[in-house]
Amino acid sequence: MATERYNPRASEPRWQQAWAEKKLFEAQNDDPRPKYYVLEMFPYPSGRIHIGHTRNYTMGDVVARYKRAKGFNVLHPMGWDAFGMPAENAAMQNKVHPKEWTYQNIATMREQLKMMGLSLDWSREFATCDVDYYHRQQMLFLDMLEKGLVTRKVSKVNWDPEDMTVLANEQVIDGRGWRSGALVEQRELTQWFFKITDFSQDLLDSLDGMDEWPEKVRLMQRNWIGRSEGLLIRWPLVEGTAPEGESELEVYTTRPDTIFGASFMAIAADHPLAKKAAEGNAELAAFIEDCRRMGTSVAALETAEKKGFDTGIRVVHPFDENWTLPVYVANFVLMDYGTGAIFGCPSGDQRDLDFANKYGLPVVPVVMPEGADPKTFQIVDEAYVDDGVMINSRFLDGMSPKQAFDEVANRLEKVTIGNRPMAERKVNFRLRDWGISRQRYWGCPIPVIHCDACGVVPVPKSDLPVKLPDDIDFDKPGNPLDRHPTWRHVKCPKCGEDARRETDTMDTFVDSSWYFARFTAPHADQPTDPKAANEWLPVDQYIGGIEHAILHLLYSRFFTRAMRDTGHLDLAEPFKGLFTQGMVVHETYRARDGRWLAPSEVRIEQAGETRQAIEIATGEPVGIGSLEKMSKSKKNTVSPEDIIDGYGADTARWFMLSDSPPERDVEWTDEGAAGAHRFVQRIWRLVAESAPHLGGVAPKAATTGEGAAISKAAHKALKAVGEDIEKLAFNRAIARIYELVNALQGPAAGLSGATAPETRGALREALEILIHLFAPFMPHLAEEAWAAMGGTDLVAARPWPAFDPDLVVDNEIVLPVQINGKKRGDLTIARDADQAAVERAVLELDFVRKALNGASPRKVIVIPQRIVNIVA
RNA sequence: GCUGGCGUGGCGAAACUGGUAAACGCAGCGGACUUAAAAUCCGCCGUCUUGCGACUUACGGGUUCAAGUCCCGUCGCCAGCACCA
Repeated sequence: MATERYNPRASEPRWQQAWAEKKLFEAQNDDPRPKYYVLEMFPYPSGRIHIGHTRNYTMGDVVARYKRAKGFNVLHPMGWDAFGMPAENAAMQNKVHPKEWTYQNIATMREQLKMMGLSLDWSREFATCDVDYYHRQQMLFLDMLEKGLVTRKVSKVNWDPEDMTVLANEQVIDGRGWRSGALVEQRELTQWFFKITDFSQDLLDSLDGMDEWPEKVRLMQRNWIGRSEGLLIRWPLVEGTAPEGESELEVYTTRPDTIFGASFMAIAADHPLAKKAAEGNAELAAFIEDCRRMGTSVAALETAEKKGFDTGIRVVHPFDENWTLPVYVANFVLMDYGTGAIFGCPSGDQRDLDFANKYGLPVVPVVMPEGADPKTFQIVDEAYVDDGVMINSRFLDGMSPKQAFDEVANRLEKVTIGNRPMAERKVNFRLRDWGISRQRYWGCPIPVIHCDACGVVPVPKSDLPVKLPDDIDFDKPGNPLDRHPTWRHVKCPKCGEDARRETDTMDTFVDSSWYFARFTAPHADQPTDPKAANEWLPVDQYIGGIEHAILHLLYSRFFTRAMRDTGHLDLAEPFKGLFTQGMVVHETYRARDGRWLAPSEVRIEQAGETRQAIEIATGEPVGIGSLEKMSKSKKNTVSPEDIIDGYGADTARWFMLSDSPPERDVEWTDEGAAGAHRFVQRIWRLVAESAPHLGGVAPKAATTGEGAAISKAAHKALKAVGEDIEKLAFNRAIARIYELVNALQGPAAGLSGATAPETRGALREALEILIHLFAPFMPHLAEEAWAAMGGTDLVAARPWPAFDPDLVVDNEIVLPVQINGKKRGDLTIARDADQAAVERAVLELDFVRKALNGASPRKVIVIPQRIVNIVA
């Protein structure tokens, strides 16, 4: 009688319920076992779970289930990154309250996640828009404010005049707001900032020790922090050319060695000196206005011509009081890097050279390649930026640029201008402070009050939380909090007079910068329970997309330090291990008329090796396009529910982790999913058909006879799969499991009443091992198989089996034998045979004697247990 | 432009510190079972060659007894940053 097919639709919910009833995945804070905290980046509740989410969470789940089986107290929580723009957009478009929209989505997505059979601790779930959560975030803000980690300053922002809000740089497309399409303006607003730059050096240094992070991510963070070592030089202004009250120009440079090649100074359009100079100079003012208009769009930056305007101001060269240089306002100088002013050395910098050639400024080569002739070495239209020898530089001539750097620094440090040294060594960073003010409703309110008499007054902690009002309207653009009839009007906590609430809310990146800490004590009154936080943190394995390589991960690293300095926990680095997983991609289909078609609207026909896509509705052929990240616009999506409906969660989990390495993109194909499902059924048959023959048989490894091969295969797989999961090499672990099933299938099919008891014991043990091996990947099938084998407990609660070291090594091994580096045959020999014995045996081999033809080999190289190479 | 990474069968890939290249899966081909199909099972499956065998890890060199792996050069693809002084 044929075995009945495994039915995931009936089985999966049953086991999910069994796990939930036993509360198997709820972690306790006080537990003597070693802890393991595995976390996947929590989702934004956009509406539905995406197949990409499920791959991410499945990876974490495999680790969580494996570590639990290895005896760890595992924390594997889930929550929702729930504040943000899409909820407000939905509110504007569909007249639904952001709160309602968000919580509805969360409910839907929670159910979807539960269908995946993830071993999550749902008792710790929260959403960042829960009052309970943002209340604690406001407490953190106040603590950071008190500690001096928060400042308020004027800064330039992209302002969308139609939506009346600030836009992030990514939201400005070709100079226009991404939503409204309105021309974006540069505005100066007073905004709240976290002083992440206080930790620039520490955030950089600490990366060195983070060896469980991908090198790529560490590098990206290093570049983002952008440390450079240079010299701050104060150039005296020539009297009479400078505006009132200005006597010097501060310039930051990493190349003080090229100071004798300087031929002009350039300052940013919004440099204070430029503003002053423009006061009596309408033409200059117009030029500055021009610069300001530009610079919103990336495209404009790329193509923008380097332009400058001579201010008429002149500076004196620090080493020669008779040498003066012009000061230009230039459109390529950035106000917020260094001092917003540079000295231009045309021979050593391509951009300076272009500028000098355009405005007819001198070009003096100061560094030449080693061995070149200083009399003839010239720079025309290509700057020389490499290492070399100093020339035309007076006392620096003949030095290396490095020596010259130090010489210039040493000399200028000793000269004073005003009452300060003319130059100071200075370390500079690209990293800017983190602006967190958003003129939006759906975010965490910044808990401060503005009072005309007292200024900025923090909301007393006893008055927290500052709750978002529910009665808001989105009929008009701008921030609804601003328009609310009562919300912003409060009394000053200090003087009791009328005052105004801050109506800006926090950047949603703030919400996700500490949620991992909140999970360790999600119901604590304070932001954390320091004891719990210190016990659970750091997160041992954090898994998420590479798109967060910089901002989210850097902000979280900053926040952890800030929380340490305000007494909420006691560590600097939140994530010990980081893994960035690839995306799930799918082919795209496009009809002749240009319409994108969903996979479900297309039928694939295979004729030999050619594939053709046909639109089901019309029967017309369809173009098969490239692999792309699944997106609504290209319609190349598959929904997790459809997969679960058709094949079950285990099949989806298995398929997403097979074949492709986890850090790489995986292509979702119907064939692949069907193949994964075939394997689910194959395992089920193997177990279900063997079980009747193995009732009452004790599992026991065999060392001799038929059973020995079975036991060896099982124990080798057991060792390898464990190692692969530890390395997150899920695709390799899966290949091992396939191999084990292939190895067991023959012996299992041969089971009958006559099978030797040792063989049966070995097979029973091997099947039990197999079930434990695939359990982290296909947990429901594992329970079903375990029950079929007579198990009465849950695999999810069982320990990982231990392999027998004697069974994972072979006593006899097959050594490949090469002659002159080409494989000519093998030698089967005892594993522990010594070098001499191997050499003797090899020379006895027929094909070796034939090849040597009586001569003795020049050399025999024996690599123990690996290979033999005979050099004839 | 700068910085980093990657190029292995029809496809996804494996190969530990240099030691049998292509494990495992998908697709394909052939066969068994079946009235038939599905499902399942067995076999083949880098290229050339009837065979022995030769060749093969983007391309060209080099180091080595031995190179997918190390070094030099070339080409291609991907990612991050992008006027950073």
